[in-house]
Formats: sequence, structure tokens, C-alpha cells
Amino acid sequence: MNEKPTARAKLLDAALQVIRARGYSATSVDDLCRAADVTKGGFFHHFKSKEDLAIAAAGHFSTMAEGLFSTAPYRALEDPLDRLLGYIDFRRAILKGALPDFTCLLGTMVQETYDSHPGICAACERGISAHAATVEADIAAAMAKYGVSGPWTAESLGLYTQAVLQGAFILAKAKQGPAIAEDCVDHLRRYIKMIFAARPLQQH
Amino acid sequence: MNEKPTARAKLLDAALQVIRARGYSATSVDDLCRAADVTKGGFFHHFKSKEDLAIAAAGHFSTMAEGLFSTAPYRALEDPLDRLLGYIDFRRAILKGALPDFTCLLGTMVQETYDSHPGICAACERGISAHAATVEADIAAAMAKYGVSGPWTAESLGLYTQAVLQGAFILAKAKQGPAIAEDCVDHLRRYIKMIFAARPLQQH
DNA sequence: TGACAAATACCAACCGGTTGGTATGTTCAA
DNA sequence: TTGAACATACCAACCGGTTGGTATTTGTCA
Repeated sequence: MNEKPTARAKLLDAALQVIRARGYSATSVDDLCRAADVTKGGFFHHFKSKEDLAIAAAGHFSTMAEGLFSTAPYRALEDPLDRLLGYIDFRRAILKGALPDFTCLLGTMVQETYDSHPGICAACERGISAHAATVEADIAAAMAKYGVSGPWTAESLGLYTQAVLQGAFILAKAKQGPAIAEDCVDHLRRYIKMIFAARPLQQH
Repeated sequence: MNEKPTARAKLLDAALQVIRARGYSATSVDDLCRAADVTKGGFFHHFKSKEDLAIAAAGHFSTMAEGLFSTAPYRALEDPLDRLLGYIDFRRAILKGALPDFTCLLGTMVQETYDSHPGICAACERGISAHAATVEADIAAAMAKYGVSGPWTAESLGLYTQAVLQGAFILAKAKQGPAIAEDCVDHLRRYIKMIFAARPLQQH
């Protein structure tokens, strides 16, 4: 393992912060180099282009997120519905600090790149879907355990949780604070509780 | 009234399309001029800066949206809950065509500008909140009519509908199609139906 | 109504600074 | 001695914005 951070790691860490604050297009390679205290030569030694850095940053963000959620306390709960609600509560609890600290790099980048940078868009899609899949697993287990079903799938509900969070981030940015995002997560939690409180074959 | 479109109107219309596709930062003034078939001199005659154009475009987008929703058929329904569900159905129905045609300019721009362009951010916030307020009015009326209340407000539910839509757009961009957005709107509709089914005084 | 000045709308060429990217070293551990 | 990890200097294209100008519309008053 490396003791002191390499230029590559410093650039990836800086990218998470700077791109989440300013966006992909508005972040120049020089901005990144300045934030990471790396020269331009160092940048293009590790990444063949700015787009390449963005794709690597998306992967880095997903890896960090996986580490954060896989070791969170709620993961140890036995009941899958408890884990699902624990996930929601955890997402709400980490809405702290400045906006670039808790918003999602993937949702930020995909808005700017979906029509012009297929590689970045695909990397964002992979990260979002992979994370949604971990939520989907608990949803599917909870549906099986409590005999809940409806005209929706575990997959679509897992993705819905991510949509609510991404939308909550947008509103938090517009309103310059996390308060509205907390309200959104509360609505999401209420929906999930209602869905799993309903008996099978009740809804349409 | 003007027969042929003025340069200002052509630039605002072009801005809606181009910025929704490429984002604010990645859209150059030359891009806008090319798309609107206007010269750069014309651009800076009508707008004192690129930021000024973005603020005007946010207002233009809001005006267009207000026109679209205020004349939609569901607006004529008498029951406020029918109007609320009609709104949701309408939002689902207009998820057609290419992504830049149905996604939200305000949500796109606020992500890129919340930390660097206060004027654009504020314009986006105004547009989103103004639209949410029209939804909130029907929510409040439906709550009163059906005696529904809870640990949430009509305002927070109105904003939640917008968060779900904004998040649905992000997922649609990541997955390059509107299908997932339709699923998200379905979940939102189910939530609202469940909330208002909790205590029905009268129903049809 | 018509003459005419002022205001508005629009344009091509241009400007200094910044952009993503490259060419050519230098450092240092194996 | 080699090659990966950096650094310095540089570039052509592009960026937002300005310039000095012309065409068109509009307001005013004899």
C-alpha cells in the first residue's frame, strides 16, 4: 500500500470535490491540477484526457460510496425491511455539511454529459444502477418475507429511491441547503412504510 | 404583434433546446448564436452577458411551462384530488420524444450554477418553487376536502413531486430513455393515492 | 402627412485570456 | 540502465465579450 498520496489519487479526490461544486464542463484541467497540487504534466501522465479523468472519478466515487454503505451500522440488521428503512434513515443522516460534501457526483455529471460524452454517461449509469441494485436486494428480500407485491418491481423501487435522492439534491442546490432534501427523504420513507404495511393484492 | 421572430426570441428558444442538451457551461455563446441564426453582436445587444441570457431563459422556460399546465385539460376538473392526480398523469404523458424535449431547464442549470452563479440559481429556484406552488394549491385543497393531514405539509409534498420529477429526469438521462422516468412517476402517483386513501370522507 | 432625428436592432471583425492537450525534459527507485 | 512518475514550456483553437459601424423602426412636430 502507498504511504503518501500519489498524484493520481490526489487528482481523483480533488475531482470529487471540485466537479460536485462547479460541474464537469466548468471545471478546467488547470482547476483540478491546482486543487490537487499537481502539474499539468502529472495530470496527462495518469489520464489520457479530461474525459478519462471523469470516468475514473465516477468509478472512484462509486468505490467510496460502496465502502461507506457496506460498513454502515444498518447493514447488520437481520430483517430486510429494517435494512431498507435503515438505508433511508442513513441517507437522511448524511445530509450534513456543505452541498458538495453530500451530493452525488454521478447525478451531477450525467446531466452535463448524457448527450455529448457517452463514456462518462455510461460510467455514471453503472455507478447509479450498481448502488440501486444493493437497495433492490433488500427490497426483494422484504417483499418475499412479508408477502408484499404490486404492479411494481423491486428494481423499479430501488431506482425510485435513487431518483428521489437525486431530485432532493437538485432542490437542495436550488434552495442552498439540505432542509428540503430531508423533507423529501421523509416522504420516501413514508411511501416505503405504506407499501410494506399494505396486505398483498390490495392495491392497483 | 411581431410577424417574424426577433433575435431575442430566437435566442431564448434556442437556449431552451441547446442548454437542456449540453448544459449551461458547455454551451458557448457561439453555439447559441448558431442555433438561433443570430450573430454575436445581436446576442450582446439583447443580453449583457451569457449569465444574463441564462436568467432570461429560466424566466422564458417558466412562462412556457405555466402556459402549458394552466391550459391542460386536467385543470378543468372540479375535485382538487382529481386535479392533483391529473397533474401527475399529465406529467407522465408528456415524457415523449427526445430527452431535451421534456426535461427541465431549471433543474439542469441549477446543478451547474448553484455554487458559482447566484443569479441563475435564484432564477431556477423561483421557477421551480412557483410551479410547485401551483401543485401545492391543489394538495392543500384536497387535504381540506378529504380531511387528510399528517406530519407533512402541502408545501413539502408539492416540492416532493418536483424532486421526484427532477430525479426521474436524471435517471432517464443516465439510461438514455424515458422508460425509467415513467416508473418513477407511477411510484409518485401510488404514494399520493395512498396518502389520500388513508382517510376518505368521500370518493368516487 | 411628411421630414427627420433619435432610438433600437442587428452585424462582421476583432481582442486578450483560457482551454484541453503535447513535446521535451528531469527525478528517482529498482 | 531503465522506466515510471512527475515537471516546464508551449501551442492552436476556442472562450466570453467589445468594437465601430449600418439598417430599420419609432416619436415628434410643423
